[in-house]
Amino acid sequence: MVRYGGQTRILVAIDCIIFGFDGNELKLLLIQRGFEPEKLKWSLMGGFIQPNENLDYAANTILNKLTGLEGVYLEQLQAFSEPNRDPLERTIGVAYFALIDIHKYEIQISHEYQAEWFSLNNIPELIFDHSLMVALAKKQLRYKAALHPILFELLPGKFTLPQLQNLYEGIYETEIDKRNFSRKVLSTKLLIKQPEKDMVNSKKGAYYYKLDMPKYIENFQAFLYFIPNPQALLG
Amino acid sequence: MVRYGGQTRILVAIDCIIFGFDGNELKLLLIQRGFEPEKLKWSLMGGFIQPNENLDYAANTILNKLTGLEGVYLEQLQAFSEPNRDPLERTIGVAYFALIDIHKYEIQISHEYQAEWFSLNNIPELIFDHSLMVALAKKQLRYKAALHPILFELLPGKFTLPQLQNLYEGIYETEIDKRNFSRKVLSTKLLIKQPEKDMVNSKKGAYYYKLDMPKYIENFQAFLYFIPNPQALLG
DNA sequence: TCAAAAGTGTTCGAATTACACCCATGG
DNA sequence: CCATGGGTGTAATTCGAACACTTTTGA
Repeated sequence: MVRYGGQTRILVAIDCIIFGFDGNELKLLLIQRGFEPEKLKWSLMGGFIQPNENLDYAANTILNKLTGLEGVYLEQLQAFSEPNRDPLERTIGVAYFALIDIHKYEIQISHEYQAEWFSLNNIPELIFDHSLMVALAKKQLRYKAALHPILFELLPGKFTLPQLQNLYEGIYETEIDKRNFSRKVLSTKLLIKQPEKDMVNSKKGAYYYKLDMPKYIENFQAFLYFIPNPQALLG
Repeated sequence: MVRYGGQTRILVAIDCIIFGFDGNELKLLLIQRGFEPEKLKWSLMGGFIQPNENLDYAANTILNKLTGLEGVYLEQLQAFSEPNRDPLERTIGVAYFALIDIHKYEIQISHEYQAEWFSLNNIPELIFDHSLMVALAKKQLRYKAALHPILFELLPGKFTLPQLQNLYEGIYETEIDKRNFSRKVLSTKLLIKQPEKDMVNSKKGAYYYKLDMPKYIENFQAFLYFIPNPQALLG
């Protein structure tokens, strides 16, 4: 096979920043690395790209291996490329961020890996440049979620408006007026009110809503501003 | 040196989508590829990453080699990774998009490469997946420019409001009311009116403006909506 | 009966849009 | 003197922010 002469070939790895929401706060799924270097240190879930995979496919495979989930929201973030980011051998790391319904994970958890959810403001020291990746993913999540309706990916199929608001408030570390919030959210017609209420988190109970899936998919790229003063919150 | 066993090492290339604005329309700088495969076909400017460079550095180097310019606006777009995107050998292509003042280029043009500016709606067939890259870059440029003041990177140090408006109208293929546009732009206080006028493009002449650099840099991440109905224009 | 959270409407100010006329100049 | 493009102001509307009380229920 003819090849490009005189060029260096290097490893390409994928690292997944996996976000989940437990109803109260945003969490990150980390694993204890099972091999050297940095064995047993906390790390993002990752792996090397294989010869016949593209990056998206590889990222999905990696995510599936850890969580058992398929069809997860996954988005390429950025390639990290400092020559010495991996001390063992030059590796380009392509970061992906994923949003999953944390409850689905709890059921299907794989036991191949030592994995654990960490609250976002309590992340342990990570290997290599993974902390940089997490920081960028956080920023990108805020950015994207301020403009597009992606946070539904973090919620179960049925959720209440207070839960949704809680999620937005957590991500932007701000408080939102519930009257304005519910009006804005409902005005998109993206949610379908269910007859049942969630009676667990309050005495009065809060109505469940489901996504109107066709409309949701159609509006995925649309701009939906659910939070007040988005620009002020995106430093 | 200890290494990761059993993994495939692959080539990593950078491809630059270089935008320029000639006062009338948005253009793309392409080169005729000087080596096989696809020799003499039109292509994005690119190159392989070198052992001690990170991607940003490599992209800057590549851009500088073609244009002679430094300090150019450059942003990582995405990694392209279909296994057969380069028929000769597996290569990951990391796309960068650059915004340059086309007039600076005209002076410093390098003659090492057969390079040519193409109007965006008249792009020739490109090698590999470069057309995909261009399409994504166009989309990203629209997206980003709808929210942030990056289009100034395409203009010379002194420019007029009609020129600026022309640029926005070209990128979004829309028409903007000049009264509303100038009010919006000037309300940011980002522009400093110059005493001289551009007498070339009209009889009456249009005042030149310069960027207030400190304010511009400060507001680089800020949200500035210069175009009406941004969401409608970003399909 | 009380505490806790859910649900709902109105008012005000700011921002956005639509729109039309006069000005300066070169030919 | 006229054609061309530059420059400017106002009114109407829409959108977003602020804000308080009633309801339901479990303890």
